Amino acid sequence: MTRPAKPPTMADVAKAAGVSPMTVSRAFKRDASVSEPTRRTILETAERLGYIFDSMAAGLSSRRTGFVAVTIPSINNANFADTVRGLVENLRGTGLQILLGYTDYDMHEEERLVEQFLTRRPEAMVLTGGKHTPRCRHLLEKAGIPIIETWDLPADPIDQVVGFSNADAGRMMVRHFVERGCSRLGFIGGDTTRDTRGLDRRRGFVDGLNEAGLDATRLVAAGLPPVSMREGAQALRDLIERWPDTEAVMCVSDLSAFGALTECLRMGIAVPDRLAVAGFGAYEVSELSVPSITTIDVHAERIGAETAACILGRLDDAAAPGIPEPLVPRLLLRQSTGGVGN
Amino acid sequence: MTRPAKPPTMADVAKAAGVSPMTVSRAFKRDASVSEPTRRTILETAERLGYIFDSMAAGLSSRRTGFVAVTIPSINNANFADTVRGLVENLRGTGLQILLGYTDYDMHEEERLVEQFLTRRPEAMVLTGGKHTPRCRHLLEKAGIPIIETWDLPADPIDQVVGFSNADAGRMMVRHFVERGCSRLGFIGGDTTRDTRGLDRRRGFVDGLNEAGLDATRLVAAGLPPVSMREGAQALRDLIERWPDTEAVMCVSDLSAFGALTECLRMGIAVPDRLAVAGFGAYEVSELSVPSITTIDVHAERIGAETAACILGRLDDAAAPGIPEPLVPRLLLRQSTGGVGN
DNA sequence: GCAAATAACGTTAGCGCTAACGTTCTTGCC
DNA sequence: GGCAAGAACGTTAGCGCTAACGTTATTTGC
Repeated sequence: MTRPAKPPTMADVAKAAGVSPMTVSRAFKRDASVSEPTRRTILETAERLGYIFDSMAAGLSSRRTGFVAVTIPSINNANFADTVRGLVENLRGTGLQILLGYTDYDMHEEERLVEQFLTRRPEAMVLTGGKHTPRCRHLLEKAGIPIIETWDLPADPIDQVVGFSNADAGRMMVRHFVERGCSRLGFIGGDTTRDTRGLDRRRGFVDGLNEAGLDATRLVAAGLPPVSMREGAQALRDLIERWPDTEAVMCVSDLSAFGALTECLRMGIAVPDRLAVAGFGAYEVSELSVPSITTIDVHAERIGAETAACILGRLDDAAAPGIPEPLVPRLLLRQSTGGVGN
Repeated sequence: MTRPAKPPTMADVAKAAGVSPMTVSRAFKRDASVSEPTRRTILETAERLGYIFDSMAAGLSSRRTGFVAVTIPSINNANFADTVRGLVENLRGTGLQILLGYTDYDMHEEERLVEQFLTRRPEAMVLTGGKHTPRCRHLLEKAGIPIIETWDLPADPIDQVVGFSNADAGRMMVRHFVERGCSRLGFIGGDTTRDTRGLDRRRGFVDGLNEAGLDATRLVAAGLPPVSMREGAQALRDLIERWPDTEAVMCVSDLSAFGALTECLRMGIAVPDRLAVAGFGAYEVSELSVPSITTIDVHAERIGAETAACILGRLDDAAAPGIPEPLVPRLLLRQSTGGVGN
């Protein structure tokens, strides 16, 4: 498999095609001024020699690497995956390529990742969340490239933001429960300091309870993020054991909500009649589940699409960063909290 | 945000620290021979100046980019995500970094992606599946780097393989259904030519039926891959409408199996008594679902881990590729086909 | 006590590509 | 016919780093 003969370079192609290396370089670009016959000859020669363009050398010379670095908390999360998909789909054809890494919901791991990514000289950087270590923030601020924070509305953004208010999402769910006539409300997940967005949702939930003058102590820790279905089930047992008269519970994500829901089925707890269950994130499982699960749609894929638009706008002309409108989370009313239909 | 002053280079650090650039270069490596005090001085100077190492230039010079290119069919699939996680986790600390791209289950998109990746001069390449376009195969063969095909057992591998037999998985499920006393079996998914692994599972399923002398025509198309829960539900309706007396059905993945199962609940079809339902992939939803879903565990994360081991072995010494043992899919017996317990 | 080994640096020459200018030749226009 | 404008190339000089040698001082073995 390993070929001892070293692979051909642009100079080899140039020689074989009878032109200068610069002409070969131009032939591989879009708009460069090369006559059509010459371009064809060059591309054919390149293919014949098995020449493969070297983006690394090109990047070093032109100072344009074509990389967009992206950090997400977990690779195994359909929500973030949707955002990445929206990003990639809208970057296709621009020559920009994603450099993806995950932080495991750890700010220090994020810092490590950001530092590693910066050595690749990306042209833009996309982060999930608006909380970072001081050093990480410092690195990003002086990187001299567009920085886009997503999935959050940081009070003091580094550069641009494409996100929504996680706290509002929590508050929104309290309102929904109260309108439904529930007053003893619980929350599952978001206990550690790792998942700051989950914490924000819980904070919004607690704020909503306090504003409504309700008990705001029924909070159950559900394990390290990402909270799994299994941990959601366990947390529901804990919740019911401690506060058996709880009427409604919001879970930090649809996955834990589904776990909690199935535990209700196993324990013989009627949903939503005895206990209403809601999630977050509009995962597909919440729609198909029986009963279907009330959740909050945060337009994950649109976050990616708008982020792509931001990046392209910034790279074309170094214009002032237009600040996109915050996205508004939308409540999807389903059976698990008394919604009708599917 | 954009800083006009151009960022410091290794030469700047060298000057500020009173050493030669080469010494700075060595100070940033592990085992290079630099005295401890000098190294400390250099690293401190670098930090003070805000110097960021340039991996691109380093790669150009040393011909080691530190990239491992990986293609997966879909980013939004917990199975492949597990494999990637296993890979990343076992590559951590080696200085190797993943270059991830997805093919959308399309061989031509894979070819495009592979070609794009090769311009980044990766040190190894990991592919999902063993079917490629001729040109793609040609590119890979002469790339001169370790190529690892996963999630499959191709008859004519390009280089190394870390995978399992999808056909065996299908056959295994037929055997399980037959042992349970079912003889009218259906299969949902895997209709198009895109998902070749899904097709292999269906082929194994059909072969198993033929070997057992059973009807092998109850095959339902379920839409383009990746087959969603929703499509699984729709496919189950189609199946029941066409062959109402079907006793058991295998779905191409747990997601479609869950969709099918929930449709059974909605239609009042008793599972497993009137219809047994099984999936593939050991997604978490299959374990938590009520009833829980029989599935096949293919050790997705281990595929990633063993792939990482392969790569590291090949990069350390260019030894002959040791061929790893094929992984053996494992049947997880659950309630949806008559298994007891959870 | 002296050749040989070792540690800790410095020097030189690229890696493969492109930015920024040159150069040549054609074309159009009054 | 003369000249400006453009098309289609070629030349030169790096981009920021490291491999592969030098060089110098210090240590080691017998």
